[in-house]
Amino acid sequence: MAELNKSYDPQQVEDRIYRFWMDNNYFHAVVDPEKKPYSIVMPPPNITGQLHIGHALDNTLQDILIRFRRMQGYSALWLPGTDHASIATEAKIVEAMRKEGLTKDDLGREKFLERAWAWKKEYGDRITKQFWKLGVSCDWERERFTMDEGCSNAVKEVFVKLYNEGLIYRGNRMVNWCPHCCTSISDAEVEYEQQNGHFWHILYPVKETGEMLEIATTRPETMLGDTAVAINVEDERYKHLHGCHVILPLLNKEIPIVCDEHADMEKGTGVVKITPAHDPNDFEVGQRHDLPIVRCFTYDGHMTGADDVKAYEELKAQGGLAENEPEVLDCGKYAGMTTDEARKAIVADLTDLGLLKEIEDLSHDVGTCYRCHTTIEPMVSKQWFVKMAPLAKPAIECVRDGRTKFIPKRSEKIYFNWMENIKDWCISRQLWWGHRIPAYYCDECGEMVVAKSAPEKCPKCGCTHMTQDEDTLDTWFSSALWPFSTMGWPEETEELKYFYPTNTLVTGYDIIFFWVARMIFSGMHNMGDVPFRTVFIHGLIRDSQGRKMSKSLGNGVDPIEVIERYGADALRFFLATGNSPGNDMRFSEERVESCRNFANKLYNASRFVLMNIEGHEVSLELPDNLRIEDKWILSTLNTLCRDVTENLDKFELGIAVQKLYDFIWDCFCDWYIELKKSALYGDDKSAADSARQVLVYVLDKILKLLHPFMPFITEEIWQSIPHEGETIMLEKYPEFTDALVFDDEAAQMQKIMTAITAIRTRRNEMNVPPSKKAKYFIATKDADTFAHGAEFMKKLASANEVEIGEDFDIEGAVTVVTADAKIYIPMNELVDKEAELKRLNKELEQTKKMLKQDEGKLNNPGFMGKAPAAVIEKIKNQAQREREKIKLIEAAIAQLG
RNA sequence: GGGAGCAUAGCUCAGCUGGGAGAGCACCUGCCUUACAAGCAGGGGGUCACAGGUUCGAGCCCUGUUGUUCCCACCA
Repeated sequence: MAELNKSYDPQQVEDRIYRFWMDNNYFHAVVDPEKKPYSIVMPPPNITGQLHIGHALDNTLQDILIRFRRMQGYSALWLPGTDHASIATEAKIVEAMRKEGLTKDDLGREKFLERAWAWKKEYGDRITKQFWKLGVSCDWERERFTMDEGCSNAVKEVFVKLYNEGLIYRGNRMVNWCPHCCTSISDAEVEYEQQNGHFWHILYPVKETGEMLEIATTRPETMLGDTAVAINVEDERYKHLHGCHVILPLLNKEIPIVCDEHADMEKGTGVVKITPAHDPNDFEVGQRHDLPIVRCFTYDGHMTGADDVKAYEELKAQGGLAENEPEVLDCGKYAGMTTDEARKAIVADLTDLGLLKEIEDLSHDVGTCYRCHTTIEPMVSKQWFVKMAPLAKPAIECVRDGRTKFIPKRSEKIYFNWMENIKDWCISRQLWWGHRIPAYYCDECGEMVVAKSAPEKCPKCGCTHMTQDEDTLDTWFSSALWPFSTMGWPEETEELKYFYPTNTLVTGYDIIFFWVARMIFSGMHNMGDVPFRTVFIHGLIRDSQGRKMSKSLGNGVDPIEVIERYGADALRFFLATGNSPGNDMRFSEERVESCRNFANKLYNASRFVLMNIEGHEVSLELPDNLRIEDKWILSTLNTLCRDVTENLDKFELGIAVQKLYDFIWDCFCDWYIELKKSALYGDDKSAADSARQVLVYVLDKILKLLHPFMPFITEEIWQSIPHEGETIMLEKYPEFTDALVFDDEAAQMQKIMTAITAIRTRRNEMNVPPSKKAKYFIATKDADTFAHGAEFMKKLASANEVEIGEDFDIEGAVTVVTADAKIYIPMNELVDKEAELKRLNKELEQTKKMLKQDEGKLNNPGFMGKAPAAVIEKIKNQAQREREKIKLIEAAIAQLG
């Protein structure tokens, strides 16, 4: 610890301390049957990113928990790693390639993957290094990557298992298609945004009657794919049209009018166009009525044309059409246009034909891709799905019955809401960066084999050319396995037996569906047990104005910069404080600064202790000759140990932090250190020795209690004070002990402190500077207590002499009254008798008012009959002290007047 | 359309199972007291959104109202 600096400089400390921990391998957790396990798997950050403030929060919370448990003696495993983030990473790489004028097809799959791995090496390492700055104590020896060999093996194992169980299937279904990323995405990956759009009211002529049916749509370009219009069977307006047809404008194609419940009589005109290939509802309607599925969009967001039809015909000729395979339309003059261009052209053409009745403005929710925010195009396409209903059931039960608990409990509702309404999960992606689907197709006969490794020959025709499925898996498929794939599953490893289920998962409410839910059903299905006992949910960090941090607003806060300016401890302390589970918080530089100031306060208090023990042998044990103030601080500290542990057990980190802050700043620094100065500087050698021992004892405990929150500064200071172990992070977390309960002395000390505060307040009110000393006369029945108090009053309340007696009669004194003492401060020149009387009377009134309230309760049979005994006792004591105080004030008034 | 959160000091927020409203910052007053001016000692400031209810007792529990934020949902 630097002896000279008056203020703490985290820059000189943090990296050095982190290296010390790493060099000594303190973060490594082992399977130790002698210890109880405690485990957390880190939510793996994407390799695309940098550390952002949300990571800082998430990982600070985890580090606090893991350091706490480690110090409590658990074998505490915090398993770190990174996520390949298939779609996000691929998008970044494609973007980088675009700047070089390259496309994926230019490169080919193999070369592309080489680039991706290089990216992983560079950016994965970068984010890991950034984590170090935060002081996270994870077991880096066990660091994993979602695409490393072990995790990939687990992915294949699960895929094959689910397939064999009939829980994974392949087929043509409606999926969310991102025309920019050119891949399907899952429902969870669609984000809805409010957009201004239009309702186009189009007229479809009825073939049989010649009348016009008015149909409203927000997406006129899909009309080329219409294969029916629907009406409700109950709808009186259209009963005469049952069994009729309309002529689809522009294409002049005859399509049927069908009756379907999907057509809502209350909405619009009650007639709906049906486009099975490009609308999820229409797909359902199409299934019910066996309608053709006609695709008119390409997978990259254009209108289909002759080439697309040709490709379809070829596939058809090869017999490659699967169930629900959409037909492809040649859009003629619209072919090759983007869907936006086609919309404009179609609207223009309909207007020319007089078939556009009306354009209505509306604002509606439009699905967009959560990665690139391109408007999602619903498309029928051949994909792989996980059948969710059988998996969801046990996943719901295990949370219902409490095997996994959410903190705060209300976040379970988010989970249930999603899990209970879950639909099948589309897991295939038309991307290259990711786990390639372990399905192989025979080049000859098309036979499909799902297996962990490529079969040597086709089991059906014996052909040796088997081609693996081109698609990769949703990135969340592999992260769903994270709690056990990282511990070696499917092997039955020691780690799995010991550390699974993990104890706590720490994450934000925004990824409950993406990840938490999927880990739970994966854990239940593959391990037969929950992946974690507790899910500790935190909120988002917003900017100082309460806005979500985003790249487009440029209002993100870089935690590395904050660390450079204020230190990691200050940032961590800020993140842990003033924040309750599941609630969002705002970033506030002022508050980080106040946390920095707290670190500085601790540093200076420690510097004071160090300066005073220099050249002295200080035992780590408590001395025999404890004085009242020692017993008070020890007793208060003892309670603190109990409270902080309880709060941490209950995940009340913010409350724990507040208590530590208050104790360290108020009790230890502002009172105890000040109280001990006279002993330290006095002539009594044994008193000074004793003071040094207690100071070191209390400081040592403070550092340990605070260590999970502020690991760097506590280690730095702890290494400087007398100690035995190697590192504070492996010291025992302080515990409550009966040996340090000193209720009587604590109460006595409280009386003295109350008196000192009262005196200070009076002096301040009268503008008496601290340098002006005076003799105090203390009239009290508790002479014993105030005999101890005398020296403190000299030190802390500007007394030069103190006399204690039963009562005094002093002319022209300022009178300060507490429940236990009447204190006279003779300051003739300052005393205004009238003002004194007025003030005393005011205080008398207030005290009487409080007493009246208390007596009201004590005389209330309802209260006396129903309130708990402890509360009654407390009110009784309070009333008694108020009576004492009233007596003293009345006596003082009598003496004055 | 369904659901959830939030509303407490000028600002940002704590307040655990109901038992005399707290912190940080800001503000006012006085202090360079030999650990710390990133500090010390004091002070002012709140109908705990509104209206009912339960209770001996409500910031906390229940009902409703208003404002606000968010999540989910196929709204043509």
